This record gives sequence, structure tokens and C-alpha cells, in this order.
Amino acid sequence: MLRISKLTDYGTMILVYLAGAEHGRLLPASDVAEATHLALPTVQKLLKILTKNGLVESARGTDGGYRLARAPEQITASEILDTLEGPVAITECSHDDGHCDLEPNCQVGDAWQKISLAIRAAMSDIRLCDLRDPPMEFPLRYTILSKSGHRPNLHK
Amino acid sequence: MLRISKLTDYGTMILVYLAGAEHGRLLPASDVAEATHLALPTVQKLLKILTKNGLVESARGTDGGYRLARAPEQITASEILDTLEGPVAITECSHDDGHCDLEPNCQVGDAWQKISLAIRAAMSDIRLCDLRDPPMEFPLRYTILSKSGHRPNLHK
DNA sequence: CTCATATTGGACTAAAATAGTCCTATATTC
DNA sequence: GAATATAGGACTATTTTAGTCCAATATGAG
Repeated sequence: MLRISKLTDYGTMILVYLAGAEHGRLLPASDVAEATHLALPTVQKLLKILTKNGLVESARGTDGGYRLARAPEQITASEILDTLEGPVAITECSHDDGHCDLEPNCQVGDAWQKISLAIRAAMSDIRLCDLRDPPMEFPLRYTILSKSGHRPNLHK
Repeated sequence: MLRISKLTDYGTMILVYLAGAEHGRLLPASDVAEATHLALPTVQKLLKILTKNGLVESARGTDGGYRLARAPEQITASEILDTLEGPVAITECSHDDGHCDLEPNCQVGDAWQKISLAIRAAMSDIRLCDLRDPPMEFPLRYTILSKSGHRPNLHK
């Protein structure tokens, strides 16, 4: 429970890195890969996801690249997790057609929903800027890990 | 994020069922499987895990079986999840030897730890007895699902 | 003491989710 | 039009999870 996937680790690394970049500056994926020591294809994939979900902005062409769509103070852990792991949703009905035979009696899910809301509230209080203090030095080493303790997907 | 595995679903079903059984009565795995409509081998596996982690007690031999080790009021969601999905631990160092090259500068994990604690606190407030209201009717249908919306592993 | 019942422990296979890579198309600047 | 970068998506490999099964141990009854 509550293990976060490697991709979420990496994605957070990337966001933290972007948060530390010069304001408004567009950074190409290759720069991000180099700075974070993640493999380029993985960084590209993640930046696409982050862009599509509105956490970062992109520009194509020469001098294109990526930057945060908002200030680090305005990006919450909850958003990051929603983007990288899908929305928090632990309660769902078990039938293909989406409704439960015993729906009227079916309140078991309520408690889980409460849990889910509490978790979400806690995560909404953590902002991206909270994740990058102290100010980073590079080469960045990252410490948030998935369950088994991964070795980061090192660049080269 | 925060999806719970099928086994956690099933395990919770089993606990809820045991919570509803006559106090002190030992129920064999086969009874539990029948009542929950889960496949017997899966129920056996889960009961072993639950026993090893102290949530249920067991007795062997004729008239043996399983029962809750404590009253449903004294079992928390947090314990259930720890047992079935492993401890909540989203922060860990990325090196094989367990320590971080930049350890002195490495405070990124602190924020995640805060998140983790908040989540844990929220889950400690939910008790097993909260998960079984209203009183169940059988055949039990279960509604807490993993991410993709599973179909329960039905017994025959 | 032997048979039937049940749990224990662990090995094993199958299925699903995740991670990671790569290719083609599109946009931008010079 | 050439060079640079992102966009979108297909695809493979790896890892994790789910599920099953078997041999060993313990208990109680006859």
C-alpha cells in the first residue's frame, strides 16, 4: 500500500528539477535527462504525460522545451500523484456494468471513501516547493523510492 | 496511487466475514470461502497471511479453523493494509547499500514522510467494525475494488 | 494408533500491470 | 529546406500480483 511507482518517482524528480530552473526558461528533454540522470526516453515519456495533464508547458522547435505551467507553490502532491498514477480511487463496484446487485445494502465502500478523502486532503497540503528544500545541488540524487528500492534508471 | 490490490480486497472481505461470525467460534477456511464466494486456495493463502500477522488466530485439526484475534473495534484499516500490502513506506534510499551519497543534503524524503504519516493517521481511525455496517447479508457481494475493477475470483 | 480434518509453509505457474524503448508525424526557428 | 524539439502512440521486456497446488504438521475422535 502506498508504494508509489518508479515513474512517479522519476516524474517528481523531473518536476523538482524544473522547479529549480530559471523562471520561464524552456528546457529540452535532453537537458532534463542529463540533470536527473534518467534515461532520455523515459524522461520524454514523462514530460509528455506531465504536459498533457497541465503540470508543465511545452514549446516545439528550436529552443523549445518544457517548463512548469505554474509556480511550484501552486502544484500539490495530490496533483502530481493524480497525474502520474491516475486518480485516487479505491472504491469501485465489482460488476462489469458498473452497478452492484446489492447496491442498497452496499455501504462497505463508504469507509474506504473516507480514508481516500483524508489521504487526499493530506496530500493537498504538500506543494512542489516543499519537495525541494534544501535547494538542490546537482548531480541530483533522488530518494523517493518504490517498494523494492529501485536503482534509478540511469542515463547511459 | 492508492489502489489497493485484489488480495487486500479479498482479505478485507474475509475479515469482515469473520467479524460477523459468532464470537469465539472457529471457522474453517472452506466455510469462509463459501461465504465470501472466493476461491478456496486464495482464502487459504490469505488466512495464513492474516494469521501470521496476528489479525486472526487459528487452530488445527478437527473443528479447527480461524477467528479474529481481537474484537473488530480493535483492528484498524491501517493494520489491515500493513498486513496485506506491506508497511506504508514510500521513502527509502535508492542505493543498494541503503545509504545515500548525498545523505546530508537529502531531505527530499521528509515531505513524503509527512504525507505518509498523515495517511497512516487517517487510516488508524477506521476500524474493522466500521467496515461492516450495515450488518451483512449473504451471499456477500464486495465492492471495494482494485484499480481496474475486478470481477471477484468466484468460488466455482 | 490410525483415520479424518485442518492449518502451515513454501514452491510454482499464470496473468496483469509497469517500465522502458522506439518510430513516425508535427511544429518552430533560422 | 534543414535542424531542433515535442506529440502521439505502438511495442517489448520486466516485474509484480494473483492464483494454485503439494507435502508436512498438528489435533481430535474412534
